[in-house]
Amino acid sequence: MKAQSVREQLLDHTFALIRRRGFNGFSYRDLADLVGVKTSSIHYYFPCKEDLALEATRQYTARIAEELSHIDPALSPLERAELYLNGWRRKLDPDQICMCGMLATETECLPEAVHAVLKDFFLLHERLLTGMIEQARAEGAPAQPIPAAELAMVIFGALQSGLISARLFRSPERWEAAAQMLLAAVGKPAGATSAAEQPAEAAAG
Amino acid sequence: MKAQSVREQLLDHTFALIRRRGFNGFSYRDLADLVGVKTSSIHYYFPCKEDLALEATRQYTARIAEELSHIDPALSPLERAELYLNGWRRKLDPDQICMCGMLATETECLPEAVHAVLKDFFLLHERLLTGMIEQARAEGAPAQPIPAAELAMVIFGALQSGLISARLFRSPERWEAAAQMLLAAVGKPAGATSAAEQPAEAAAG
DNA sequence: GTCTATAAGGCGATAGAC
DNA sequence: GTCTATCGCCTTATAGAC
Repeated sequence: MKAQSVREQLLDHTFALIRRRGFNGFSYRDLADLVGVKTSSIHYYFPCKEDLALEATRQYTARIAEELSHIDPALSPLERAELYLNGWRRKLDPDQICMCGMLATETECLPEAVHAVLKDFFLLHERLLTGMIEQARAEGAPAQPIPAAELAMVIFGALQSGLISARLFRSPERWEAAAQMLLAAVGKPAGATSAAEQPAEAAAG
Repeated sequence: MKAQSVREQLLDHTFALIRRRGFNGFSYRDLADLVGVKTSSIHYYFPCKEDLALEATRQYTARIAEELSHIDPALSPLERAELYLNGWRRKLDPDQICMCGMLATETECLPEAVHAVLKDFFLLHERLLTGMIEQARAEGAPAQPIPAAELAMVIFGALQSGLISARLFRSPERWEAAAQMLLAAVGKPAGATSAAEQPAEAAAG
């Protein structure tokens, strides 16, 4: 665990503050107190608060994109879906949601430059999900009633909303409904235990 | 169109402000300017801002509950789903989302009393959707891979998220994916035009 | 780079006149 | 009920010393 620069600390705490309270829910003072500097030092790195929002959104998105790039496209759609969901599960927290999900609700208070990155974030997830669902269908998974791209949007939205309602109700299981929906969409048999959780003998056709 | 009391105007503008910018995104001054009174007059009706949040959440939820109560349970699940979705469509707006969807993301900044009403709002929708889906299944709609209550949560979450992404992308069609998902879940045949959109002759078994 | 000091204005909230 | 006036604090942001 290497020492973090002040700039890195500022961004990491900004992630957490936005995920908890939103862009309009924290101040430079909150951030300064967490990092242990004065607010004027924050202005040195991020002259105005919108600069901070933009850089936080860029770095958060880049970080997730990097994680998602490690999901091997050669794996089966079900295996990829399991890995994808594990990434979300690591972020499940009783008082934080997805930073881009939060910022998307604050669209009207954020500049166009941030909107652009948020759209990239949404499309990144939706493209990945669309690919999984299409391949699963091509390989004979049970037919779903709406096109793959639309189902991908529904599932991504349900995962985002799942975090929000899991936090509101203080019950993480609320997020699992969306996860199960994705697994079903990539062909996991109803009630079956997944390949990632159980040895090969369980994976039947 | 009858004259609105100051209190009613305050609440209506609060709905719009929260739907656009969230609870942390507007001030008593914004609200005062919109209604044409001074901020001290707002304090007369709502001594502190949390009082305003609570009353707005209660009234918004009551208003939606009243609308939903007009959906006749004797109608078919598909007809009920169409009516339910029409209620959402009327609210589709290029710069507003659902007020309770917005407030749910601001959970960490709101008091317990507001959380309770938000949970009621979520459960109201989920119960209604669960009922439609269960009945559609009992009447022979194609099997869905996850239980009705879980599918209801997924669809409600996708509808909420759909408003958020429709606003972010400035494309209302993004919300329609979730709507189509619901229609499919209550048995609408793929590609079919609905009973509400077309005369009886089109509704075949 | 980080600090002290400060500006200029916004914030929620209250007291008291009318 | 609505106003004027005001309080005390927080907010983002800047100037300039070290």
